Amino acid sequence: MTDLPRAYTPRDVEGAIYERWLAADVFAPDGAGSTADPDLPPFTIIQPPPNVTGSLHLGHAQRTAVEDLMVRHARMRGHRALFLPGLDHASIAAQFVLDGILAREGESRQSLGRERYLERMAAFVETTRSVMLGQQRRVGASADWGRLRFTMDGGSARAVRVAFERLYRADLAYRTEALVNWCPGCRTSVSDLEVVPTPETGTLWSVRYHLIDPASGSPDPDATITVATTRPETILGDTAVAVHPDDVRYAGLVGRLVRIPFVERDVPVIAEARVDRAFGTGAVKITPAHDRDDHETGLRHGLSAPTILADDATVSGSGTAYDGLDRYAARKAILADLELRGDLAGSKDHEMVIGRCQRSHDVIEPRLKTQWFIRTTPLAARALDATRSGRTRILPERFEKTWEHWLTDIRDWNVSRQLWWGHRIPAWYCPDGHVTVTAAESGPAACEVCARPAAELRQDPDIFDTWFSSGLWPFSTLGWPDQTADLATYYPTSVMETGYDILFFWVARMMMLGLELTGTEPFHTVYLSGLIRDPEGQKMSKSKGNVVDPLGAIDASGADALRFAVIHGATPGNDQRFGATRLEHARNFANKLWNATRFVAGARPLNLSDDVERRLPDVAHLGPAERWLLSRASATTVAVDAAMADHAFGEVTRLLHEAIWSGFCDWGLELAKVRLADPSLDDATRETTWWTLVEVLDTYLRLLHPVMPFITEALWATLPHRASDPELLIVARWPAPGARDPVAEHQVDALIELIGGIRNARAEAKVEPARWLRVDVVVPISLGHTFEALRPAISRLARARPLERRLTREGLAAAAGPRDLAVMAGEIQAFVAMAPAGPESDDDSAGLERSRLERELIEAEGWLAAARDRLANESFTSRAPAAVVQGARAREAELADQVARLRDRLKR
RNA sequence: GGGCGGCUAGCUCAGCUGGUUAGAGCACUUGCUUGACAUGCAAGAGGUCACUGGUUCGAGUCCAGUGUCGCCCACCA
Repeated sequence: MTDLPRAYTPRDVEGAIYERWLAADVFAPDGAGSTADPDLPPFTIIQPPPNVTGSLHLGHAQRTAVEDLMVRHARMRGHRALFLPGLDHASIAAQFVLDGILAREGESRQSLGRERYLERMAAFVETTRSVMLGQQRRVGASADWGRLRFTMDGGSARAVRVAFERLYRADLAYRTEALVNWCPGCRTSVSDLEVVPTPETGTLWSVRYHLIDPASGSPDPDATITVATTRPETILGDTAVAVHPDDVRYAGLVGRLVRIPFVERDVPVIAEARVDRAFGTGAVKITPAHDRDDHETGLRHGLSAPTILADDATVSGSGTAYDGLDRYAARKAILADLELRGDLAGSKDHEMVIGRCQRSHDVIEPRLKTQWFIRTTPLAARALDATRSGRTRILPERFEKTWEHWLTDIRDWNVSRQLWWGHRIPAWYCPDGHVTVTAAESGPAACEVCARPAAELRQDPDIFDTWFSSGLWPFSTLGWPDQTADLATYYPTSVMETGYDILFFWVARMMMLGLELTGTEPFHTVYLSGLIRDPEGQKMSKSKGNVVDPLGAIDASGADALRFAVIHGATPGNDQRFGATRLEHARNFANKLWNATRFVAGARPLNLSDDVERRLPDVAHLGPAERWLLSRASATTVAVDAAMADHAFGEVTRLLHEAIWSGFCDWGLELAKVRLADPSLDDATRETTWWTLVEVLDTYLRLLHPVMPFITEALWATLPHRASDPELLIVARWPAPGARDPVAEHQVDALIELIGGIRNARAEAKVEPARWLRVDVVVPISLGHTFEALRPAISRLARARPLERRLTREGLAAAAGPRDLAVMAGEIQAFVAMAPAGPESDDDSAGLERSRLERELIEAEGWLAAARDRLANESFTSRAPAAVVQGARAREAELADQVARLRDRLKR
């Protein structure tokens, strides 16, 4: 046992403890300090790798806390618990951040070139990496740092190549020209998920296209068809005008040609059922290369699809004077020119939804590009099967509906990115256009179609979407594609904990790729955390400036407090607001626990040496308060186990907060103080009381350890240990619930109620708190023994002296003075003797008691009436379960008794 | 246009498969330097559980609908 400093200073506690864990090698399931039972199944959490783009925010801290909680719990239960940490290279996000840094230096991606840019990135990532790993340690992550992985390390690179080649060979990866979401700011395509639909007020312009006179072959100056568009610059790419086949207004025009201005191209008017006759003019310009619907229409009608925008979203290749202009400058110029020609028929404000880049917020341009895609439909079917069959469970369950919906109508996944920071696509093209895909690190030896030598092949310049390597994470981290021992032991993993906001981005992809590549679902349970919001309910974001740095919170209140705070408020899938008061509450709780332990350690009976080995409380000397404490601890253990099994971690903290603060500290310690100081008791009895406190506190420290690992570890070190205990709490055993003692629980609860009643009466009568008052009580025979055992404690806690017990109510009433205050506490009745005072305060105290008792009587009568009504209802007594009816009868009897006593008292 | 979620004390939230008097923290009121803790102790006040209907002996809890706030998905120029 070691002595505790008087004041709780988290910083001193936490740093030293983490070092001890590291030194003891307890984080790795196969570490030297592990106490795992090899016969139990392993428990695996692969950490969702945070982006290496900077530093951790509060959301990361929360998620790390939840993951670490599960891992520590499993570890204490004896499982080989693996918490595998990692970092994500975050391709586009990292490039976005680095590009910002470069811009401030007057450089850019283009000015550096690919090679120097990647060197620069490697240096940047090196700095953020150490910051982030340090933050994880501060939070207390009991991660196996020896197994740390990075999505850009060699193992991941190989996994990516092998995975892609396998998908390619299985015809699940293919290359084609298709319409993709192009971000001009990031200069890359992005997946559908990265396009944020943004409501905006735009303009809907009406433009007249001139029909071609079939006779002359020239545009007819008077015959026009008016189309509506929100993007006039796309006129340059138009290859048709579509109308609804049943639209009588245009029935005669289908099949005729119209002249597209500026490009002076003659294109057909086509009939297309998807056209909404009620929208705009009912005639739609068709731009197959720059609109998803139009592209499909183009394919159906065999239209050409000229691309008129370059990578930077300037107009290009239209063969007009607009080439080289930015898309919006071109729009302006085109509108002005249409106006000049007299073909701008009108314009009006238009509420619309524009796709913007999640990263750069640029307006996304749909463009035709040749890209790699993952065929998702067959993969999604397997993922759906995994959840439908229950092999993988999503928590909270309601997200399964969202999951179903998304995977059911899934579109193929565009996985190539025109970026540099990431895994290069292992595809090579020969001059004849043949494709060779290989997982070999050195690339192919020759074209797999025409056998041209490698020297003539050119590798695809593109890289993979960052989520492709993330999608392999649960198994690439364990050694896949090799059949490693880790893979065999720890895969499939136990729980995937992550935010619901990346259910599709990440969880779905891991599931699809995992099932395809490993043949098994990558995790049994998906636990979706809610998001942390600021006190106003706003999403935390750097741009809003409302992010809370977890290190600041840890410096101020400790990692234990931060962990308690974020777990306390957590319900799976529900967001939580995080503010300073939440953190303060948690810090206060830690402080309370610290002081309670300090008291217990300091209350050790003198005849026990300070290195005494742990003993169980001696059953022969247990008093009711000790039995009550032990029983409560058992009840708490059972409840905590149930909550843990439900993944209801917020409930775990609530249970422990209640048990420790209200149960153990407020009553357990207060009752024990009296016994520990009672000279009339023998040593064995006092020791038993102390050992009870140690036993119960030990249980609570174990139960709380997964939530607040540092302080519990530090406090546990000050308690006597069993010979079978390890050095450190982190690898000690999770408590098994002991026997309950319902009699002791009920009886001590009754006496606690009595103390509360007396205190209440004193407070209402405005008695000085320090004053001792004579109290007479009558307790039922069944409670007599317990009352006697706790009499000294009741006396002290209620400041009742002398505390006399009367045998009957009549005796009690006879002993009571005329001004004494009656207290009704369940089956116990008491009189608090008011000392004689001046005549004017006489009436006061009598009046106070009267009004208090009258209030109680009115309440009791109300409840009694309700109880009787219920029992009078024949359908209740016949239909409700017997236990409920019996409970109601007991309640009625109790209330009737209480009402009678109150009336009796009020008669005087 | 579909789907999901929140609506419980002044504020932030618990409330499991329906069962006696709906809880906690913060804030508030009144007292306390009580030999673990003022980061504390004691006592208190504060709620027609958004609304309407239904099921039931019994509804904060289940069902239907309404309102409101928020989120997700969705190819309408």
